[in-house]
Amino acid sequence: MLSATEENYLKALIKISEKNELDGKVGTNELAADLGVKPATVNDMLKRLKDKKLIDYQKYGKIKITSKGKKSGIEIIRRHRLWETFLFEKLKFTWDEIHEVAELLEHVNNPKLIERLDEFLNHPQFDPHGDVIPNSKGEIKIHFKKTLSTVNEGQIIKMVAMKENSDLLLKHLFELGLGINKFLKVIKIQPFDLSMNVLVDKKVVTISNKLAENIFVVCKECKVIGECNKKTCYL
Amino acid sequence: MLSATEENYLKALIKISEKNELDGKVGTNELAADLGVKPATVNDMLKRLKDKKLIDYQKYGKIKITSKGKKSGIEIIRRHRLWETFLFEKLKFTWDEIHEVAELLEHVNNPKLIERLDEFLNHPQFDPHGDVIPNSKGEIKIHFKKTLSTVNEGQIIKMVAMKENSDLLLKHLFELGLGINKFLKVIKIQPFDLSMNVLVDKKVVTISNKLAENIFVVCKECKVIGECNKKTCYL
DNA sequence: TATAAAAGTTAGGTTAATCTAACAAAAATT
DNA sequence: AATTTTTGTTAGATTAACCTAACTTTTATA
Repeated sequence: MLSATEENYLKALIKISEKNELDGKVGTNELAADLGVKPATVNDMLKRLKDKKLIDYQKYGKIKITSKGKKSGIEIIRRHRLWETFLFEKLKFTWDEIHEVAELLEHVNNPKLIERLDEFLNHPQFDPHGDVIPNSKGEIKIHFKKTLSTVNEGQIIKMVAMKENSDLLLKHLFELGLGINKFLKVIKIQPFDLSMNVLVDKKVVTISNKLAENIFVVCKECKVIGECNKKTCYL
Repeated sequence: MLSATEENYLKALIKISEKNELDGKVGTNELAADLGVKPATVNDMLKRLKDKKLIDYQKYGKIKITSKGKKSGIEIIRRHRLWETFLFEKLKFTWDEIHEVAELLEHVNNPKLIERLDEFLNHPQFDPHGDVIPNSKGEIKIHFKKTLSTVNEGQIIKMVAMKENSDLLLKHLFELGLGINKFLKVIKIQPFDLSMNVLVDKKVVTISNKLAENIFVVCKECKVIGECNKKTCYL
């Protein structure tokens, strides 16, 4: 059993080690800065995490999360993203509000709760920020996503993710009526600047090429993304 | 801001002081037994709760919750019962599973979350066990409830609560297809034993007088229970 | 390469929440 | 009223999660 604090350390380790492209190893100060605590505090915790075999680590060395640690950490990320989806889709929270509340809910540890929530939300594959939700086995697939800018006129696709998560992008998408899991039809592409006229919820909006490059899409029939074998699929 | 532990102490105090009909005062050992900790632990906490003006208390005296403490405690009870309703109605948990999970969720402290959840559930007035859900102002109304056994033939009413919460009763109700917020029509009352034929969800079931005495009902038009002024209302 | 800067560690302290063991006060019973 | 039982308190420990201040190791740079 992990404490909420330990869970946060694992989450932070996964996040930082994904950024550190080189070897995925993390330093004490780096972790401390991310978690908003002092390096001395992190040092204490590292000993505990090592005892629990959640990290590989020795004095003055770098921190590397173990596969056991990663499994736990991904479970927390799964909870976080499912709660974000719930808050956004069911409770009508906005993009900028969901993270903070999900940070609290993610530490409620009850496996049945999470499986039922997943079912209730209809097994979403992406959270409202466009990040992949790991499945119940902890698998994160889907690295081969296509952007809207590569879609041809006349085609219908489903928006599944965004390249970045900036407030500016989110706000822009919201104003256009775009969002995760929405279906879009490309009506026309302007040859001059590659901007698109796109049908979404019975309304036609114009999307610049720059914006279209930030929107990930899949074919409209895709149910389990990454396992679609339709000839028409864009993946 | 209260810790989860402090919240549990307040909840326990409200629960026990409702039982202690005399004066609503509670003893150290009584509290300790209820919370599953040692009296010495409770004694420590009493000092903290007193400092925070959540209880009235002095050495060797009895513990009395203050109105400030009661307000906080009722808020926790509200959260607990709303989450139970969510788990039961939306996530299809069973009666005997919801309490344990709600014990965890109730400590997630975010006012907007609770208000949105309340809205999403359509402002329920009773949880799946038939206990009243305090409103957002912390008010608990409704003490004047009528049992099904007092309803006449031909009338349509809404089930709102149960007299007790035993597993046996809950299971029996479930098997008959009865439950909180269901509409019932009394088709016929047998003069011999006062058993009833009742229409629920297009099915007619037979309800013994003993069972009918355990089911609380209100008039079918009742929206805000306790404020209904219809002539036809049973309240 | 010597040294300054950055990164990491240790020692010792705090607070919340728990415990055990010993003690004190209040209540019940003989 | 005296004594036993129940109830409540205190003192002293423990653990997790944090801190500060002082120290050490590693890394970078002059």
